[in-house]
Amino acid sequence: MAFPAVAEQLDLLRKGALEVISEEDLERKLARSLKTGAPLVVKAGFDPTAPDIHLGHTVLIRKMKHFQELGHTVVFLIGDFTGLIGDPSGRNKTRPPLSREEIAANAETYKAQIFALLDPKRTVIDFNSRWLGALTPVEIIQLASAYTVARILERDDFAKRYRNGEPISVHELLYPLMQGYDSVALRADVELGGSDQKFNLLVGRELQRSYGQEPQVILTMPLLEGLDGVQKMSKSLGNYIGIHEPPAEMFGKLMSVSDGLMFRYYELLTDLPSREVERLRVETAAGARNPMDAKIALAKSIIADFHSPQAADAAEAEFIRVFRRREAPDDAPLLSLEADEALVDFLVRRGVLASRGEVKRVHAQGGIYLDDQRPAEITQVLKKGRTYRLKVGKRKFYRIG
RNA sequence: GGGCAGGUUCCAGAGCGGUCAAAUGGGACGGGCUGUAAACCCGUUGGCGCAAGUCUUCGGAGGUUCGAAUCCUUCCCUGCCCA
Repeated sequence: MAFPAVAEQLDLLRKGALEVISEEDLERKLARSLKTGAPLVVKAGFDPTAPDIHLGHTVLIRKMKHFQELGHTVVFLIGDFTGLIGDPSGRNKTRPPLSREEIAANAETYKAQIFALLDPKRTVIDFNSRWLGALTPVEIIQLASAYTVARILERDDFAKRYRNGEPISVHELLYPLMQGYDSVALRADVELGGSDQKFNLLVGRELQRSYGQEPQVILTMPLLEGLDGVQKMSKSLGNYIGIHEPPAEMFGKLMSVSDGLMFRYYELLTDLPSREVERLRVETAAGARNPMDAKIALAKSIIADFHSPQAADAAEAEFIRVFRRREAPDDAPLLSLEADEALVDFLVRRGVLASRGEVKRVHAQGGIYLDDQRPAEITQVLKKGRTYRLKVGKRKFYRIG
């Protein structure tokens, strides 16, 4: 496999990255691999719990993809052993061990999701229980002797908790060491992680040195902001886009993102070279380009990654029809009507709105449209056998009939 | 084991015997503006009821009182300090 020139590789690899420690080391490693023809071993660790990947997770996976496209070997490491500890940053308690079957099942789920971006044939999937589970007590003590308490306590969240007198269990101290040992076991050249992983990644570097290996380069990626543009994307905050969401849904969510966030997404969620992203930003700011067009292109690019280019086109067409021309989408869910029923009762019974009180409220504020009209009374009776178009708020469309 | 501070509506956080379905902020929802932008502005934010009203809610269970989120008893939970 022929590798592109070092400068070219660096350019792509740096895109969106928060920090590369150190750039010189990376350059040296790339140059050597170019010379010897040996790909770099690039590692990224993932939680073993059942994955439901959203765009936030894909930032890291995309960076793996970049390495992979340049011909390097990426290792998708499932932390089934470290998962027993739980990353201290989450203040997790020790988790019950997952069974073999659960781990295997989760791995399969991961595959189904990450191969949207990564090449299945060239992705190594590994489990750290393979070597961590095999460590003898003596070896664990040796590992533990390679690092000091003071250094472990440098880690930001440990420092904070220690200062505040919050509990830190001894096993939590082992987490960074275990993760670091993964790099030793894999002889990793590069480890990727979110910015919150910086400390752990650095420990890997140190440990490799203690074990007589060349230290890995660490590359951290920022945490992706969610749709609100402020907090990190997460399922629990509800500001996320899952990679298996229907194309139309993704399109709608992406279009509602602020312009500033759009460029951020361009940087972290597309393969467009940084220089091109910058150009887009400049042209948009100068008024030479309509921000909405750039946003449409972004949405299509992301949908094409996780669905298909055809799905992206369809989502765009649908979007334009529904929102620009204000027509109802043709895939609006159908709510069947079994008998004549008052509008209020129908909405509550079908769960469109939570309670009669809510129906009254939304109606009073003009948020209910029946056949494009705001009905005068919510007690209006829907006739069985007829069909209606229903819209609640700006986005919820239904067909009744 | 001892001392202290707390547990309030989606979240944070006021209230500390009636005027409390409970301030304020955030979030969410609806409307306006628009590029379905963002920002901004307006409104709504326990259930039932057209409404007057009524029912359920302030960690759990009892109790005092005409009346409790507010007082008492007890139980459960959380955090801090000391050992």
